[in-house]
Amino acid sequence: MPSGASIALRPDLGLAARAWPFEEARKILARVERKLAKGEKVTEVVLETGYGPSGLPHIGTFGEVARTTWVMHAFNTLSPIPTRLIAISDDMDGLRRVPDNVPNKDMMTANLGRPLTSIPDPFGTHESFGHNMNARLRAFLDNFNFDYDFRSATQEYKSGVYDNALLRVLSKYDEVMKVMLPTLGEERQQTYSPFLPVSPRSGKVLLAKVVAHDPDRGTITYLEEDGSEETVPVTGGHCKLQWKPDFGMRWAALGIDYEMYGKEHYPSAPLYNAICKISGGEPPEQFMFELFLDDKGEKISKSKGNGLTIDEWLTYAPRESLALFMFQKPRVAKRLTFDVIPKAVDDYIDLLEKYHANETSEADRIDNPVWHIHNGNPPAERYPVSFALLLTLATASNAHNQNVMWGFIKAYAPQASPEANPGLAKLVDFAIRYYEDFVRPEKKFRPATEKEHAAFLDLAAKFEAMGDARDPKAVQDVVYEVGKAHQFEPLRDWFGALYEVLFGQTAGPRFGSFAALFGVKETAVLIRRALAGEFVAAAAE
RNA sequence: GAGCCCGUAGCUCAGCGGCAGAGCAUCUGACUUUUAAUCAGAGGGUCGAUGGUUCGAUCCCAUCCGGGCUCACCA
Repeated sequence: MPSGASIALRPDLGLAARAWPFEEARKILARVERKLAKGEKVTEVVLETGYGPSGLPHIGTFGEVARTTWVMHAFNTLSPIPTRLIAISDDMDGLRRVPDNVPNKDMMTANLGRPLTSIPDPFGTHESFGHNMNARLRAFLDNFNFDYDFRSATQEYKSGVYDNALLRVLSKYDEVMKVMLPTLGEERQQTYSPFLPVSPRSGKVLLAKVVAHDPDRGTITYLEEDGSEETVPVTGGHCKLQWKPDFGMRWAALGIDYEMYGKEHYPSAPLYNAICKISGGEPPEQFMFELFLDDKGEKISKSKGNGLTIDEWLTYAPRESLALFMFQKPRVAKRLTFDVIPKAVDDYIDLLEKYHANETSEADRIDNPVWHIHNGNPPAERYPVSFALLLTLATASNAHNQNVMWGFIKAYAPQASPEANPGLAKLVDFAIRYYEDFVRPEKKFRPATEKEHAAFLDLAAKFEAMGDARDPKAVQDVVYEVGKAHQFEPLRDWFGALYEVLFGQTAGPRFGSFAALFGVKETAVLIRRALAGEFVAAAAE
């Protein structure tokens, strides 16, 4: 998904488009027009997306950035106002739990509670744990060519970008508390403060009881872990805000116009909005998307480790298919499991075909998901066969290599070749991998009976004597003769035995065609390996 | 408890104001030196229920029933 491609300004199309990114973009446009009507200057539109960097980027991270990017590009068709996507990392959060997948756990444990950017990097490669996680996040986003403006929360707090908004929160402390307290349990109400001081003594982000706040001096006074009082400024990175106030304050401080979030944030949105207003901002346009479910219908989360990882998806299908899956119905909770992959790939192929069809109008093109997925510039390549067909071919012929697959493909699309259809070539690899990992393990190979064994040996010998025969009919004749010679009656039992013993399935491709494509010599090898019991043994593992 | 999503053919889902659709599955036929692929065709749905808006509702609105998720401690 190359980004940065310039999006053509086409308000005529964008205003009428029905695809959801356009609906969102029109919300932003209305916001801009509202501001202009009030006499405000609008020099750019800022979209935001945020991450908790205590874990590795995951499939949801991809979805969030991709979706926000699509809205941004849709807006680019509507308005010449420049846009920017801020990707902010909450790297000032205190470390609450030592992640499972890091080394130096003792060191990490000793640093619990400190900001992620104040903890040494357990991998030893970066300035801090937070820096390392940020680097991984950026590498991940760069790998997809997203166009974004990276921000570190630590940097934002320390550099003073938030100072005005923070002082504002301090000066309206009671108002903030009035918003927050009703949402808290009784116990938490006793100790709650929107400000979390970073202890000058321990370096930890403290959930401390605040005993006094001084708007004039810009400080709060709180109880340290040992019960003594300590006073710190709220500015300059000496305090961070609790997450809900943080969300709202950040909107105000950075002038965010648009943000998406998962369903779990939805109930808190009114709070974010209230804090944003208190902090002197106007809450951004927002969009809630549904969460992904695993095969049991449960929410996918990093900690549970259920559902698909992004690497898993990209092992079996191209990224376009993943992008399409993210594009479709963001407000519906969808199952994210392996079996949705083939359909996503074929939907993509169909949509790409429709996009390029002569009868497709410009209006339809801009509504087509592939327009969004490819940032307004879908590739010209077409796919003469579907992924489902490739999977069928791989299954039917027990294919483990590209040559056999291409032999079949050319039977359907004579013009196709790995050189002319690089996308299809990748799809062939994906299909083989999918077959190897999901279909093949389900196959049930059986050993040959004595009668079959003799016939198979005969067939293998005949094949070996055929040299480089390529004529499907001639090869099929040999297969037929051998079956007759060994008195299989009806003859279909003979073919059935071939499929069951060689392919581990009860049906398959026309055997002569397969052997001709696969090579008679190679087929002979296949037969001998089957007779040696290799396939039965492999299946038993 | 509050909020959100879903309920359409056996299964998975698309459609979201104008004669009910796709893929898979099933069945029939063609082709075949096979049971695959391919091709042709068929069956199968009071579009969860009830009211309302409309010339017209699967689609919009309301209520209800059923299923699921999220939040309620922390981010």
